[in-house]
Amino acid sequence: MTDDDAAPQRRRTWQRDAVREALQQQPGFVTAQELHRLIEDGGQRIGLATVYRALAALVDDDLADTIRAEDGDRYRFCATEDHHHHLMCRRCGATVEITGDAVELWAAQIAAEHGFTQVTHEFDVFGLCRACAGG
Amino acid sequence: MTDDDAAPQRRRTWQRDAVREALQQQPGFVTAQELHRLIEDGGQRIGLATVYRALAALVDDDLADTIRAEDGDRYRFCATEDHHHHLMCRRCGATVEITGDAVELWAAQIAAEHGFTQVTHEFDVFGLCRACAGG
DNA sequence: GTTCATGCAAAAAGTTTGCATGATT
DNA sequence: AATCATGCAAACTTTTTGCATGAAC
Repeated sequence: MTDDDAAPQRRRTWQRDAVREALQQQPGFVTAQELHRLIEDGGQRIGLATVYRALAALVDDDLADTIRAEDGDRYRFCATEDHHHHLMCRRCGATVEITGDAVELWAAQIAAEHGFTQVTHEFDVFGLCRACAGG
Repeated sequence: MTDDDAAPQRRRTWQRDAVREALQQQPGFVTAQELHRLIEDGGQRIGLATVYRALAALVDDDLADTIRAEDGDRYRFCATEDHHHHLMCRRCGATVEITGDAVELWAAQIAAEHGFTQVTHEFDVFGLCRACAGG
C-alpha cells in the first residue's frame, strides 16, 4: 500500500505558473497542445514537454482534471478537490460539473463486492444542451 | 441534415467476419490491437490496418461501440443489447458486467435538470481484481 | 552545491493512409 | 470487368523520455 503521495518536492518555475494560469483562464477543457499555443501566443516561450509535465503535476496534485477526447486528453483546472464528473454538450462542448456521492459509493461498493481494489472510474454524461437542441 | 448514411457498398470478406466474430466473443471492451492478436492467435493472419478499418465500419454501422481508454480506443460489439456498464481489471482485463438502474436514472435526472436532451453516458469502473492484486 | 526542471530531439504508442495487389460482386 | 478490400509500410498524432544545460532551493 505504498502511496506514491511522496510529494516530490515541487519547485516553482514561471513555466509551471504559466501553465496553471493559462489553464485557469480557460472556461472549458483544453489539450496540452492548445495550452502550449496559448502560452506561446502570450509571448512566453515554453517547451511542449514542459506543458505536459506541468499538467501531469497538476493532475497529480488534484488541481486539474482530465478527460479523453477525440483529439487527445483534455485538461481543466479543477479547484474542487472531490472527484467529480461531467455533463457535456456533444455539440458545443458546454460542460457542467456534476458531483455524485451516490455514484462514487456505488462504484466502490460494486468493486468491493467483486474483490477489486485500487479502483477508479469514469463517468460522463453526454447530451445536447438546451441551446443546441433549440428548435 | 444530410446524413452520411450513404452506405458505401460493403463487401463481405472473411476478415470482416473474423473481426465481427472476435468482437462478439469478447465480453467487454477490447482494443483493435488486442482483437488483432486474438484473431491471429486463432490461426488467421490479418493485417492490423484491416482490423482498424473493419472496426470503423462496424462503428459506422452502429454495430460497435467505442470508448477511449488509457491504452487507446476500446471497442465492444453493441447489437441492441441493453445498456450496462463494466468493472474491468486493469491488469488482466477480466470484466464483470454491472447494471445499475440507479445510475441510469441519476444520469437522466442530472441531464434533465440542466436542460440536456438526447442523453447518453459512459460509466466504467477499473481496478485490480483479486487475482492480480495477489499477495 | 545539490537537486529538480527545462528544452530539445528522439522514441513510443496508437491510428490512419497511399498504393499496388488480390478478392468480391 | 469494375470495384472495393487487403496488406504492408510509411506517415501522422499525441504523449513520453533521455540527457545535457540551466534554474531553484
